[in-house]
Amino acid sequence: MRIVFMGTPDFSVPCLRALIESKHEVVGVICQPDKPVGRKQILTPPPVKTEALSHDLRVLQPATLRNGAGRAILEELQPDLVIVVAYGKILPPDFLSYPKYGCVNVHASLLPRYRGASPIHWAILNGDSETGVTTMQMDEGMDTGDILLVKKVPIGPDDTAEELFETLSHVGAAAMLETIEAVEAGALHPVRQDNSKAVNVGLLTKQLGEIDWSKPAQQIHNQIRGLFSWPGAYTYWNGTVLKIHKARLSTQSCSKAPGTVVQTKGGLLVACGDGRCVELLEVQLAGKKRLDAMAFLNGSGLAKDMIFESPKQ
RNA sequence: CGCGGAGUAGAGCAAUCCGGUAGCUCGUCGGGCUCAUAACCCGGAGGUUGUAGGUUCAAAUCCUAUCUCCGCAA
Repeated sequence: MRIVFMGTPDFSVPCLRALIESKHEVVGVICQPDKPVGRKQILTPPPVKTEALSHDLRVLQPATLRNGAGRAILEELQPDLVIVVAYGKILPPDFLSYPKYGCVNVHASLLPRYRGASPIHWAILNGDSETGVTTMQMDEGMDTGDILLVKKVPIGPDDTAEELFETLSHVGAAAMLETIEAVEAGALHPVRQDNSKAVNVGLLTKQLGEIDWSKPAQQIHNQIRGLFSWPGAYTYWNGTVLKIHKARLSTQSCSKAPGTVVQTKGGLLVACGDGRCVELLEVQLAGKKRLDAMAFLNGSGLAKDMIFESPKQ
């Protein structure tokens, strides 16, 4: 089959790779334009572009697909099918309807739960024990298309968004290949999404990382691992920001005020709102390097009974 | 030229303003103690202070250049 691949970030790369290695012909790759990135604001190509170019594929980076611009590209490339994996923009109707088999999207959640921008993170933030990948026949809505195939993945109690991201990107590639096979064989059984169970999630913001220690320990732990490694959870100490990269739930309980450092030897424990504790494993002070908790304690001056500030107090 | 912080023993920090033999916590090695510990006691090793120049009797410290790392913003 002649396939056009659309995607932009790291998540899309395993799918593109799988497509390249398959028997199908990748006739074009569409991704977002290069963007300035990092401290120096260097114009950087998205990961998908880099991967595509290393295989001598044709790469297109249109600023918009609207007003017939997207359709014109398809008319030139003549794909039978378009695969979309975290492309980053809404596809207009005249684009969706052009390919013989339409457009198929690979989405990193169990739809209709977590339609939108950051499904992986939200699954952890909400403390779900299961997520997965859904492929769907795209329609005009945001992740509202009919479901083609679902692959479930369990979420471990300490899994981080980063780890889950990696896992799902590969599960996504497998789901994609299976879906294409089914498209070819005409063996699809599209299932309509139950809109009453839909959950929409938006882009992540830094603000989400601010820890409110009066919340239950489990919830704080979910926040820390769900936002790792970006944008990351943080608290305030000594007038500056302390990022918390990794933590785990402690079995210890205590009655100290939320945010209090209750133990510094043999583990850095902080009291939470429900009387349970979170053990900080990896932290980073503003302007400093990322450190494991023990190294941080050696030189920081952080001591027992000091308090991490919660917002709005 | 977006704003800012930092490079000192294996790790994290102090000493830098006001130049004068580099100190602390941890780890490590040796010994001791304990039913026991990420526990305690005693002792030791480990540094051309990121790099290159300059000023000075003397530079981690002052001046100039350069490399690297990081927080914010985007």
